[in-house]
Amino acid sequence: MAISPEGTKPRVRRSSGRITLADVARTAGVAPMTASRALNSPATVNPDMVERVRRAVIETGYVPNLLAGALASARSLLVAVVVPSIASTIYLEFVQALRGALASRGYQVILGESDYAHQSEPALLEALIARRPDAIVTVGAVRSEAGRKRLLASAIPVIETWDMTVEPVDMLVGFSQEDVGRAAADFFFDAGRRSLAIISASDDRAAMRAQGFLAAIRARNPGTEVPSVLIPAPSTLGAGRRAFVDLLTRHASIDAVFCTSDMVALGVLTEAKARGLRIPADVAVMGFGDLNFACDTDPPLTTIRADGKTIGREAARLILERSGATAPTERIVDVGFSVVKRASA
Amino acid sequence: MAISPEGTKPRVRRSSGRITLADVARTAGVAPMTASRALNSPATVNPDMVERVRRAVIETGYVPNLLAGALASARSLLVAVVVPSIASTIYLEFVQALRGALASRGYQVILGESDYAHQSEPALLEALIARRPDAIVTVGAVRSEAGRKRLLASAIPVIETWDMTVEPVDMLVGFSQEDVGRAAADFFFDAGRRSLAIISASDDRAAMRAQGFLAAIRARNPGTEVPSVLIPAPSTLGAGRRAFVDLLTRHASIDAVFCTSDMVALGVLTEAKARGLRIPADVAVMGFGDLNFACDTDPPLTTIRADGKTIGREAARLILERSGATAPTERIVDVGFSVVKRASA
DNA sequence: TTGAAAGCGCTAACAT
DNA sequence: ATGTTAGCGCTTTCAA
Repeated sequence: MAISPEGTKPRVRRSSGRITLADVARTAGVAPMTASRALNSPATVNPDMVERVRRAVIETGYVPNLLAGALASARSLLVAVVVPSIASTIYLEFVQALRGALASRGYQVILGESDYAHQSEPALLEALIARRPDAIVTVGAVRSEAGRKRLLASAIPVIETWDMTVEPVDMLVGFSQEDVGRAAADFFFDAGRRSLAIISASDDRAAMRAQGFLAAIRARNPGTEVPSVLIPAPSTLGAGRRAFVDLLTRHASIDAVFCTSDMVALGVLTEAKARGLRIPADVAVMGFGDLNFACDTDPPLTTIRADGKTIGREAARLILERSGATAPTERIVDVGFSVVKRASA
Repeated sequence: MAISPEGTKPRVRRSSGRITLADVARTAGVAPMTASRALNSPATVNPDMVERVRRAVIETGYVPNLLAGALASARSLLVAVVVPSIASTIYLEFVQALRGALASRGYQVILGESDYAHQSEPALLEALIARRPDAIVTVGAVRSEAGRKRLLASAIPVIETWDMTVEPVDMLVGFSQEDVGRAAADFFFDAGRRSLAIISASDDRAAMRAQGFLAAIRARNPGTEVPSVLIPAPSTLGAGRRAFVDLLTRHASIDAVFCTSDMVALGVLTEAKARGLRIPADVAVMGFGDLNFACDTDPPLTTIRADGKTIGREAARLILERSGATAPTERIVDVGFSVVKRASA
């Protein structure tokens, strides 16, 4: 057996060879803890110590290891965000606003994708929990019982968004999807339309909007058959065109169409124009999302705006407040929505 | 000073109270190391040991702490992805494909946003490096010298994408943006168009496409003034409409417009239709991106397709191969692009 | 094949 | 205000 020069047992060495806080501390001539404080809470350290450490950081090219910091402090400064699909444009501004608001406070975002599939939800959540994020934000309610249990067991703050469920796992920022559908139907009725139809995507929240739409119609005219077409996610312009063709073929008399997404509504507009239908004279069209093209289509698209930016910012606010953890924070924020009346309806 | 019952000095306790691998090991009646192996490399452990550990995991509700695992093993299973803007639809499929391919191998994605700003690039990269990702993927070349230096110093594999720079920091997956512009110009010339114009977004890569477009025109007709409009990122339908109006006002004779983004091209189509211009008879229109609406516009949009999915998958492949690290992996992958001829040009 | 020891790089807690 | 000590929860390394 090898014996080291001093006669002691050989030690295992497996340092990564990279610059660590200890190196910075040595260079600055202070204790590692002082270096740590100089970087993380400079106010608690003598200014010229801070300066010496700062210089040492530059000299050594030190970049902190947040993995180690997170492990030691039990704060990862990581927030997991779960979207149904990265490719769905409707949540982009939401993710952007959320990420931006968090980044300014040192948090970073890790991305999960639920693929509109509920069965893999628990596995996805577990993979995210394994990173020990300081919060988990999901688009839509957590549906699976297993998923809810895991979240609860993890004790990580959870924010469900874009929805108004009866029993959130923890916190909630959103609006009632059913009310959106109701508002669309009411709008059409108020505008004198009587033969309403709907083109709905098949995801959870679009289905809820559709449900509200149908409920509002039936509340006025019980037993009405509402012409409707269901299209698979993701919502595309082409799907909207084809769905509208389908609708017109089966129900020639419709005078208003609610689309659960602006992209689909743009498809309807496109198809209408291609076949010489006048919008809104012949058919009124309403979308959902108020995507950035909605105000510039021809005619401009009447739509229902749910402010993703606000949802993102509010979610970030709740996370930050909860991390402060002084008083109990509010648990439910209803950001509402608004009907944006333009020329198409 | 407080003395503990046994007369020893009191110890500091700050366990999080959560279930750890040690708890699982105790429950299974094995050593922590055996539990670790049973979970991470079950092939090296006796099958019934694996079974006992598996049961203990379920019984205890254990969720591994990847923060700790990453620190100990110097593998974070994290990949940082930097996009110019989360809201820009053009990179969505790329991010989705990249994330998907990585997720299947246990990697997770952390999101950075460069905001089309180069000055904050080094700071952004440093924040990402602090997470010790196993790779950093950027959309576009890393421009700042400080950023390149930091990346090099970090020794983290880097993959620049959507570009073909002369000197990549490390690896590169993309295509020549200038060639895209050249291809657009050549396509128009071949179709007999002679008065070309361009509407270009102001981001780096759009500017390169524009440059290639102009270069190809000048190669044929030296000294030509090419009508052009520059629009700020992000590219929207409305910006396209207004730019086209601008173009028509100043140059009535143009017979072809290249747009550096499909969304802008859709704006041109919209404006053309609104003012009774025939596409492509009066003006040919070409976009870039082949976004999912391009095949369903009226008329269908001729565009240049750069396959984001392929770029994402190739980037993932390079990361995985590099992590295997047997033979030196290829450093540059040119995925090319293709002109998708539809009715608009 | 299994286990014991050591330590990844950092910070909380305590001591001065 | 600064330093010392003892881990955070895991895996590498080495020994059996």
